[in-house]
Amino acid sequence: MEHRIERIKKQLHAESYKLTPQREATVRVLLEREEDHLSAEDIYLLVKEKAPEIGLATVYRTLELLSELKIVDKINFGDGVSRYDLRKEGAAHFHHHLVCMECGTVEEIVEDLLEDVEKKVEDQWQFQVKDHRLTFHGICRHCQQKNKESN
Amino acid sequence: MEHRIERIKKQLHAESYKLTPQREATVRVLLEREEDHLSAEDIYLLVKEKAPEIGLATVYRTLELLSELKIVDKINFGDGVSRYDLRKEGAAHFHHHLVCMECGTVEEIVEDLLEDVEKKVEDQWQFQVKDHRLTFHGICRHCQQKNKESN
DNA sequence: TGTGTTATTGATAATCATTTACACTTGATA
DNA sequence: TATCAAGTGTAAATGATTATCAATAACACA
Repeated sequence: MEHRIERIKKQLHAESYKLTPQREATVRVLLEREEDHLSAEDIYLLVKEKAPEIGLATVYRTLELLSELKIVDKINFGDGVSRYDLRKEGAAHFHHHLVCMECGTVEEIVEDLLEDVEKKVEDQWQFQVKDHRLTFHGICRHCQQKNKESN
Repeated sequence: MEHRIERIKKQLHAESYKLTPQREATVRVLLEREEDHLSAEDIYLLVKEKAPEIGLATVYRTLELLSELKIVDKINFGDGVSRYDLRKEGAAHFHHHLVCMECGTVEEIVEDLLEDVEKKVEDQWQFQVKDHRLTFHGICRHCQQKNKESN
């Protein structure tokens, strides 16, 4: 945890930004709740527990900054809210998501499913891929089971 | 064009909705500007040219309805606006998008790149895939060329 | 032709996530 | 210490979308 924060601090400095206490508090929440797809509001409330004087706008500004620096991923599941995830270190890509259309849970796939596909896109469309977002919508294991039982 | 509208009309009837003049005007705009990723506002303005009395709320309602019936795809490129595309007939899936990070243009891929990947997801995660969204972010052919020339 | 019922509409206001404006702090540097 | 830019919190503004509601249209039936 502390190491990760130290590295983020350096990364910010490299771009001539500072890791202010407010920014650090936000990063700590993201670190504690990694992979939780928190909205800005969620993060704001969690940050407030530790540092009640912090403002929502600052959280938004921090998330925007971290997003630009590719430290967090800003993701969008189609409900009108952006969600933020700390990017796994060294991860060049978004992970993929399985969104259940019945219960709404979101599962992660960290494995890169798209190596071949990316290669194809680069070759066939001469499009230089920097990043991608892949979301599957469907029925999760759990809901499939439930449906089977209720029939 | 007329055939397509006729089929949409039937599809609406099957779900006990009517193809009102307002809805038809909206569908016609979508047909004329297929694959243009229009926002609700864009569509509203285009509909207004033909039928000035139509209201923005009605356009939203129509798009919502068409979206539920899977006649249009509601897509989201991460700017705070939903965009709407008439789904290609018989297309079971969203098409894929190449979003250029420099000039912002969006290119389509209609070919299904994910058959294998979907199969893997179904097997490995027992997740029953109904739909997916895949967006690549990177540099388009055109901007790659421009960058090369300016160096 | 009327009449009741229901869905649909347009205008408008409300909502809600996100941004912006602005006056105030802070922290580094001269 | 004085200065200056960067960063902050509060509050107001913005902009997309949704909800509300009275008016209208469509239709089924007397």
